[in-house]
Amino acid sequence: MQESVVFRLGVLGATATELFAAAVEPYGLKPKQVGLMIVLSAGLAASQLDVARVMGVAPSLVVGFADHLEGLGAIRRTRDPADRRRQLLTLTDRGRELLDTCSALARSLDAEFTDGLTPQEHAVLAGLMGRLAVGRGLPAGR
Amino acid sequence: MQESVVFRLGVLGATATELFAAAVEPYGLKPKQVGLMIVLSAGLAASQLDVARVMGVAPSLVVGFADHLEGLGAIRRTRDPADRRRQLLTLTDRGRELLDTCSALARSLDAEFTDGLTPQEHAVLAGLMGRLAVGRGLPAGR
DNA sequence: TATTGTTATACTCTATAACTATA
DNA sequence: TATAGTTATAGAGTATAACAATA
Repeated sequence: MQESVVFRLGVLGATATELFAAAVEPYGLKPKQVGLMIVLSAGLAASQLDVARVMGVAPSLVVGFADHLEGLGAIRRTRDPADRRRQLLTLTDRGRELLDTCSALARSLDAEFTDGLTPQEHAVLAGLMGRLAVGRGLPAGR
Repeated sequence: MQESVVFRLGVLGATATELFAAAVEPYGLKPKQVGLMIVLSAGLAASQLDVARVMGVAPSLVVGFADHLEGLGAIRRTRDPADRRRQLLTLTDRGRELLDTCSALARSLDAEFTDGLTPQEHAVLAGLMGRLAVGRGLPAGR
């Protein structure tokens, strides 16, 4: 039972998110807010509603994330001139900078987390998880 | 960034827990309650405080889990005769039965989750995640 | 009328602190 | 006094429903 992939993903995932949250907290960020920046950076969504759909969260939740990221200067909100109901979110230079910092933190956490694995094993693990993510239609989100 | 093991574990883990929660819900169980049964089954803890330590949750949270599992007839609470403050939790026959059912559900979810992987890849993934869990001192929990 | 974003509200999960009973 | 369990309370995080602006 403990050997179940699904069960272990749940336990390890909770630990991983905890570590990641602690790492980005000094930058005023929560994991899901980083997820939003990733979605923008990858060009997976433009409007807030699109972001909500891609991340699999309620649209009302995106409002708060966008408010916060805007406050950090990480994103800009602009009304879509073609449809003035839509708020188009774009990453600012500061946002890209923050995202780079988060990437570096993630790399560092990865090294710590996969401490007992060889570089080859680490690569295999990353590859297999990437395929699971694709299979689930999961681009990012947390 | 999306390729980070820690980040992907977070995203995949949340999805996995969601699936597992939906699978055990018809049996009146939440993932953490299953985790408690696993801890007992594996002999990792006896008293409620031990369970809380092993699972990494607050002792007050275990009270509710134990109440619920007792209500389902899955565990028994007995006062430790040597120290009457301690509640010793033990799995009943019904508890073992429920845990077996959860194991079957997990196996089925695993098959679905690792659909795109060969049996060999599935085994490699399970092995690597097992080593990550050991490295983190994670026996169970969810 | 329908849709986007927002606000108000409520629900779930969890932790901290106060309490009890035993030690 | 200290510890195991319990209860009361509070804080995250999230969703649903009502609302405003625009289509």
